Amino acid sequence: MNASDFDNPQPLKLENFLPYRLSVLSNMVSRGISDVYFSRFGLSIREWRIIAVLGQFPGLSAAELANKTAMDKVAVSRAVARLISSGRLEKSVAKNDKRRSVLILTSDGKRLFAKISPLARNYEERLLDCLGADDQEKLSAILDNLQRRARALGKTN
Amino acid sequence: MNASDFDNPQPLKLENFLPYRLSVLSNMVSRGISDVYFSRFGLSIREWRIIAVLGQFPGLSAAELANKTAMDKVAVSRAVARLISSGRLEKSVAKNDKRRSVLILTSDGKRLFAKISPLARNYEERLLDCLGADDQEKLSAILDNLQRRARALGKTN
DNA sequence: ATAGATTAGTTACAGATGCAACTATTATAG
DNA sequence: CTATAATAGTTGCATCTGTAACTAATCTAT
Repeated sequence: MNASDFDNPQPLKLENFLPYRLSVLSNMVSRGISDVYFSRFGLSIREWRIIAVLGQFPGLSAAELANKTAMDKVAVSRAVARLISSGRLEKSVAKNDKRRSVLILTSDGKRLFAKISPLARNYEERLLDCLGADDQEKLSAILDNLQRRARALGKTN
Repeated sequence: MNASDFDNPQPLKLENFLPYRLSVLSNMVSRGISDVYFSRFGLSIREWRIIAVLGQFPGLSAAELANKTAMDKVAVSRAVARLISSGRLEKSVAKNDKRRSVLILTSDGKRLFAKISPLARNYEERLLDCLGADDQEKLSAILDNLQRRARALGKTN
């Protein structure tokens, strides 16, 4: 590693290009965690996200889920439909606003959440094992900055 | 930000979960860079990757491209087919091994590479603007570590 | 009260993706 | 040599994904 990793050498080198590196790492991690833990429960990553959020915040609507999971409403709608048909989730309609759905995990869904959470965390832990505590903190801060920045760039351009 | 970002509080919090954060950031960046620069040339991200690598290493085979771009051979095959039909790329067969393809950019493809490279780099630069030089270096090192680690985890489990 | 705009969520369709099966060529072992 | 295995690349198929169009309910303003 040296200071020129993100420098501007003449022909663009893919292996030093941040968007590429992020994509490769993210795909490796997603695939790893999906293969190791989720595939055995028949859950897609998106279904898992919804379970994770509803485990924390029962009763959210689809739109609220879309916000918290960074998924669009169509993706949420489809993942919710699957979770319902597999018996992990129940949907009712808000009394005060009949458009809004109220989503809660079934006891089966809660069980699943309780079972997967530690597995997921374990994977994350093993992944982060390659970094010292200081680097973990640094990474977290950097990711926050990058995400904020990426959002800002997306809006204006 | 504080030191417990990747800690182990009881219910898993999606917004602190590294695989999730990587995925969200990577998607935002990919979308940003694709919307801003690539969509206007009718290039997918995968086609762009192939152009970027062939710009650096003319004459690679599909399998070699797959390695360098972290794509699987099917994805390479399809992206190459599109690039050929859009006149950006030419394929011939290796004389010594008739299975192996030899891929080179057409002059049109080279022009495209020359045009997009600075745009892509500019996006990256603006993204990284939110970090100091020291943090950029740190990030690069951390990404290397994580990627190596993710690869190792993927293999054993 | 009612027309028009907004919001929540679903559906339809086109294109992308991943996996497995396939063809063609080359390498290896007996 | 020849049979088998291995490698390069493509194709088929089932599924996923993104965009836009749609339905239903609610809000806003007159």
